[in-house]
Amino acid sequence: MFPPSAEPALRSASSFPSCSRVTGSISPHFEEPAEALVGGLNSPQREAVLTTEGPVLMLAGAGTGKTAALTARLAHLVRSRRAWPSEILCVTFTNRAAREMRERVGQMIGPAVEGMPWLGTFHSIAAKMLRRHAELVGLQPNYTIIDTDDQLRLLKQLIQAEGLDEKRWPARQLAGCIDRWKNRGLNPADLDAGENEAYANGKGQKFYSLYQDRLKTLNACDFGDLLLHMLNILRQHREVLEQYRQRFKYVMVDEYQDTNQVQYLWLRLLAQGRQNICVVGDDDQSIYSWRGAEVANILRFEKDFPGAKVIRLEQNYRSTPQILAAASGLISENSERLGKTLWTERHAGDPVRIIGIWDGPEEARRIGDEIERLEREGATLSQVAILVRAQYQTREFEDRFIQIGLNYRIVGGFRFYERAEIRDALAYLRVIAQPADDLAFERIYNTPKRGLGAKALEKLHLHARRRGIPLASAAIEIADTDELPARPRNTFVSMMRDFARWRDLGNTVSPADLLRTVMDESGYTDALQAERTAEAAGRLENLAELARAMEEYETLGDFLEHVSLVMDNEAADETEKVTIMTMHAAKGLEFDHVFLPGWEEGVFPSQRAIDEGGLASLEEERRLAYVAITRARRRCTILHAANRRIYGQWTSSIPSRFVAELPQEHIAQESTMSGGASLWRAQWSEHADPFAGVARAQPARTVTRGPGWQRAASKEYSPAPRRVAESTRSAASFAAKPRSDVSTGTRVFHDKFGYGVVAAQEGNKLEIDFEQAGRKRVIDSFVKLTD
DNA sequence: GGACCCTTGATTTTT
DNA sequence: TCAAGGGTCC
Repeated sequence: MFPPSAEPALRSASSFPSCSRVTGSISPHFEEPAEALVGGLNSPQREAVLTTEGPVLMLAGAGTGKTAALTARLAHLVRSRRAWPSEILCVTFTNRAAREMRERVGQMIGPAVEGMPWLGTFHSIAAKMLRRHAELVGLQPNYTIIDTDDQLRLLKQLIQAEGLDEKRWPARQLAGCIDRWKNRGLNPADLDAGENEAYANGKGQKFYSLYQDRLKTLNACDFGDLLLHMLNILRQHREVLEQYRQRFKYVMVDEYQDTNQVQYLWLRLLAQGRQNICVVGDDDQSIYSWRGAEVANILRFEKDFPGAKVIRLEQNYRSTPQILAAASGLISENSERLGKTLWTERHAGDPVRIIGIWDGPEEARRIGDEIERLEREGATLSQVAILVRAQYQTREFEDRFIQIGLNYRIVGGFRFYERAEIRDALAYLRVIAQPADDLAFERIYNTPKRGLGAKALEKLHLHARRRGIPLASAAIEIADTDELPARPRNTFVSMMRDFARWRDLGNTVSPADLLRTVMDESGYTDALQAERTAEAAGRLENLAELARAMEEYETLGDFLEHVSLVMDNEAADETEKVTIMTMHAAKGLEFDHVFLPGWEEGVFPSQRAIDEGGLASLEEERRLAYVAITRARRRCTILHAANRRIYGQWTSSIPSRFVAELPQEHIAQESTMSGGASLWRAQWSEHADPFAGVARAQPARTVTRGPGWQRAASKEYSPAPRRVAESTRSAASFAAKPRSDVSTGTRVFHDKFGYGVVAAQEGNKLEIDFEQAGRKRVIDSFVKLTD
């Protein structure tokens, strides 16, 4: 099953001394490399590195150098020749973490790291395994991995086909159920009556199983399937399980507190043979239970692997004692903790500041001022972050920072590979690579416009179903029938001729060139060019970027897998910028200066957490607060506003309970407001909201929800293309011809900065005096003429 | 196929 | 508030 490799046979793990003896009686052969690796580590870290045999639970608090320990351990296993790089399974949750680990291990063991096929995210590793055993679950090795967008479309079709009211039983809900089931390792047959009730009065199981069948005919699987299919295979095919157990001499898992049930079961199967499993995690940083993560996994590790060695990393290298104490005090309010006591050798810094201000806009002004002050004091903007609870909070800062011309970058929201044009391009490639991919076919059969409408598609579907073939094949066949009028028939003929040609072309040219050809010949590029809008220009640029990104892939299959699983594309960017992102996204990062706005009841903790989910939800919010505070190295500033506009309605709010839970001796409170709440309200009704006393059609609610992810998904908030969505003092530069239709004095409109007059033109860059945002340099393709 | 209006519903989102 | 998605009408 495994490709023949040049690896010499190694001594099996059992021939090594047991772990208790390894550290004590290390042979000179092992000692030398080990010393070099653990030189800079403290003693628990060393212990974690050197305890190679048997189960190890590393409880690593925030900023305690767990990545350093983990990478050193990996390097040590390889250097001491306990295992070949290809015999170590090392799992992370994010691509970022995997990449970072690969880089750091590479620095220690050199090019050998290239031979680590099993270092990656749960999903990418599972996908790799599944390619080898696809047939065991009824798939072909070139199966497609569909994203949530495709998933939703597919579910909608099923719901419609079954004649269910999509309003009453939304596809989203079904998708949520299926995800949850898959996260828990449940197949359709495993659902009990209660679960079955979760969708459409007892139709849960039926739809789950319809969905799985459909995926199989499409030769596709969703994210959840990658792990669930592999779990099924490992459970049902002993010989496969044995292969992997033999292969993986050591198993390491990062962020263990974030594992869900199916990941847990998968790991347990693989690791229970040799028991050489080392997991790292921090129960206090478990903030993804809503995605199926179960803290219980880390809490019961010692039961699952009896005799596990528990190592606590408690020395914090990141934050000042004040910050650490504030965070520790807060998290101590939680029950059910494994318990750690973080300490640091750093000497005291500033206390955590708590600032109470009047309203949202003032919060943004205040933080903007503070950041400008930090800048004057010599701080770099890349070391400043604003961490928010929900995406909608970013807006206030974006508005303000544009006004004052402060460079910022919003992390999160829509990602590169989720943009419409990128998805379209990928859909073309998918149809080329895998003609059975109906979802991709449906996406682009009329994009760009070919005059094919719903009726043509309906007929096509009918034909495909009758003959039991994919849509792409049906499109060829249907041309020979009289089911359709001549025009759509001819369109299908020429379209399928194109696809056949592209498929051939794919054998001779690189994937990147194939994409360029396809985009041109399909008319996609022309359609965008014809739009002549700033947005279309951005889309074209994105497509060019996609082609560039494809250059490093040799086969289309490789690239498509990469795209489905590694959906990030962190464009290198040298300009110094303040980072604005959610607390969730900030996990694992650190900054000198951290601002935490919106610490108000209903915002943070979120209203949802207060209303639903009870204590467990609140404790998760508190862990989130803990994560947020511990991102700060030097200074941490928490803000709360007395008034905030929520759903367009002004609401007065009270400070978050978390503020009161911070230990007094480590914080400094200040308030810019005088007078009590009643005074604020009086002022507010007088100035800010003339309708304050007037009853609204909508009931007065204090529900605090925002247009969060929707906004993130909207065009305005999409970082696409990043370099202009951001306010940037220095001009971005990429080569392009200057525009002839603008010149000095032309009045233009810019999506982000509004109206302005061109002050200077230099190549494709324009210097513009904006009415609101002041003078900026922007790329000419992103301004529109005002007419 | 597209323009327009109305309804709805809106944390967090590693893959 | 405000954007997406669905429905209707041309």
